[in-house]
Amino acid sequence: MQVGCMNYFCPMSNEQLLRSRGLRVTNTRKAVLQLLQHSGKALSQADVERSLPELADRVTLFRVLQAFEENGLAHRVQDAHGVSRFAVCTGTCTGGHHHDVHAHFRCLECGDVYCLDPVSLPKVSIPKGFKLKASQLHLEGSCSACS
Amino acid sequence: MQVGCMNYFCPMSNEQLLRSRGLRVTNTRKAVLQLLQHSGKALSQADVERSLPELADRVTLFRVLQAFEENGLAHRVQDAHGVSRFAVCTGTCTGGHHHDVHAHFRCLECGDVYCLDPVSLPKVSIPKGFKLKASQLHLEGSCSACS
DNA sequence: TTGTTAATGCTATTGAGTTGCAAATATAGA
DNA sequence: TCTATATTTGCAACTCAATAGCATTAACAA
Repeated sequence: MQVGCMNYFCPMSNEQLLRSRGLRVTNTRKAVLQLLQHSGKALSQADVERSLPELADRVTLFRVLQAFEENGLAHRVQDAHGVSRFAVCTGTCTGGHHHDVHAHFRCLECGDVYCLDPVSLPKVSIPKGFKLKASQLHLEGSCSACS
Repeated sequence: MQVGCMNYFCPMSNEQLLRSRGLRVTNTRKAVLQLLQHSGKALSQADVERSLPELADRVTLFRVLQAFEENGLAHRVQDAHGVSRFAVCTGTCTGGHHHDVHAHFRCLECGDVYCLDPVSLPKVSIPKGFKLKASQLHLEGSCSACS
């Protein structure tokens, strides 16, 4: 299965993108994918419901977002309250950088979550017997709108 | 108000510790504080309920943990599912290190969360107008028991 | 066009987090 | 030690995110 390209220099239609991940093309998926691509920040399921009312049942949106995550179309990040938010990768998030830490900024005022540029971290010592698989860096504060 | 010392080299009874933060001494608070001190990892409210059944109502435990956080007796960290877990500071977490990032390890198998030694992070560029207040580094993988 | 498989909508459930209020209790002061 | 008061607790109720089961509908490969 071919892995779709999601950055600005390699345009691929959302339909192609969905198919490239083995997902069937439906109105709900196309709409949610487009919304995520243009939102500029990570969206919760409730955000999607608010932005696209009447689009689909709550459970369907839940499963669409879940499918996006499982198939690499979006990544999941928790906001300050532990609620899942979803964001597609953008042009700043390509290639080898995926192996670095994908940093996120959480606004403690409005709760919004923004993807930041990947950063490289110094090695962190972990206890014996522990196996490291991934790292997440969360920066917290206030976004430009709330500052 | 005096700030209580929580490391191994400056013993202070849990009663003194509670009073030093302006909290009244109750059986529930003493028991939960002791549990957190000896658990070696961050505990969720459900963990506390399981470890100390019949101790108190779940709302009371919720408020006890909330009071601990608000009064600096414990810090809150989310597990991989966004559920709050609480941990007291240990001997490795003293003085100036509090200004560094307090790293946590999340086991993706059993869900347990462990406090790691503080680490210093490189500067991360954040968007214009954003104000940074705190940072959290989450390492994910499997703990020694699950590896 | 059609059969198969995947996706959706609906119903219902779980669990964390939370509030309001009355009863119980820790603590300061008499 | 006793008492007054402010804090803490228990109970009931509620919100919301997350999620499972199942029947129906829709996508798409042949």
